[in-house]
Amino acid sequence: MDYLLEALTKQLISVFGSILSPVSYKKGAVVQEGNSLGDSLFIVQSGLLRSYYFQNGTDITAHFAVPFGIVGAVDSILKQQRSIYWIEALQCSEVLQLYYGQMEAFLEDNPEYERVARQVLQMLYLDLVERFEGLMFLNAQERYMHFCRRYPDLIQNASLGHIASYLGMTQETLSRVRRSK
Amino acid sequence: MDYLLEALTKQLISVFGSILSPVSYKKGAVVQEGNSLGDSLFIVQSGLLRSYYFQNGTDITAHFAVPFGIVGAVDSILKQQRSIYWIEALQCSEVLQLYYGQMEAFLEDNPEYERVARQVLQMLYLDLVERFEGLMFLNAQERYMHFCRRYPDLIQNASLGHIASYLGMTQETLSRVRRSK
DNA sequence: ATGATTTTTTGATGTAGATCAAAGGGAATG
DNA sequence: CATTCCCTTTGATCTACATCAAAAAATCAT
Repeated sequence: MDYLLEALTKQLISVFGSILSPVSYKKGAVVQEGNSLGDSLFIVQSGLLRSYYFQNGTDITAHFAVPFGIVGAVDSILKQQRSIYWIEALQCSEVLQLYYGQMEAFLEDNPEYERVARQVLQMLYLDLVERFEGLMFLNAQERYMHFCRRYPDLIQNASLGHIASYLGMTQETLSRVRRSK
Repeated sequence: MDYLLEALTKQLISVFGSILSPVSYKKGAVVQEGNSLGDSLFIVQSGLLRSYYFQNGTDITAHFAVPFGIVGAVDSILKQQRSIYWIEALQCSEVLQLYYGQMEAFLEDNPEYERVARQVLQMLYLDLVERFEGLMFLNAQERYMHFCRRYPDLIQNASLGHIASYLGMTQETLSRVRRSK
């Protein structure tokens, strides 16, 4: 499943190469402000990014993006609204920025590449199904173990609080889960 | 949001009209067996369908489909595996069957319609985001109230157990939620 | 109808994880 | 080196919901 992601991302890069701009962010940099029209997707080449939003004042991690991953204000792009998501670099990172407007225009001219865009969306969808089922059926410990298998590199680079909110539990709970195993 | 769904479905019907087959199911009929290669999507014209799967022997409703809705074994279609989903008619229903293979072939020849397919997927995605956030942030009562607003017709036609599993709670809990308000 | 399933309700009890509160530990700042 | 700030851990308590069990109500079949 994960090498599938890699293959898809490479395809994405080769297809949209002409409209991708490489950008670097320092650790801690804000890549995209929330409450704005998030008009870009970011394809991660190195480093680590995180998207997050605020729910009753608390910071909730929506997504982590490691190399070959993609992050963006999907809500804004799909719904044409201001985005609730913020995006930040947790580590010094290199990304390829893909302006959504440019992508749409490009696809208008080259509909044969719509398929790639659709596949990216499919991947996002399947990813979300997995997380949904995790929330439905797995307890805190199981979700964390699953996460560790899925994002082994992330354990050292993301903070406890970020991971906890991503997994839908408090940081106290995650701390206890970690100790117990 | 819901008239958007309606518009999109109508577009889907007009685009893929030539490869859609109308089918009727009686109440209780199995539309698609689980553990098979789910090769179709169903566009609901009247009635009510449900997709479900088994998690440790218990029947979990994955999705309800009302008129203008779409239901199918998405996992199988996207992953090319046998599907875990069963689909049944909860009421006497009329649907338009769309064979996925035919759709792919059609899109191969008419890539300008890929966009519609992508939009359907986007809708599924946004739907799932909403359910995910419901599970994350809302309690049983809030999820049920949300559900009632979203699917007002469904309350009388789907059983307590079906709705409860869809919402990620036990039927006992849903029963108590109902009484309390 | 009458009995037999199936579905829903109600009650009693148990538990995972939230919440509240405070104490340690590290890393950065002057 | 001391101080501040942030992150993580630990403990005590509380609560929403699951689980188990059984009664009540509704639906179905003979």
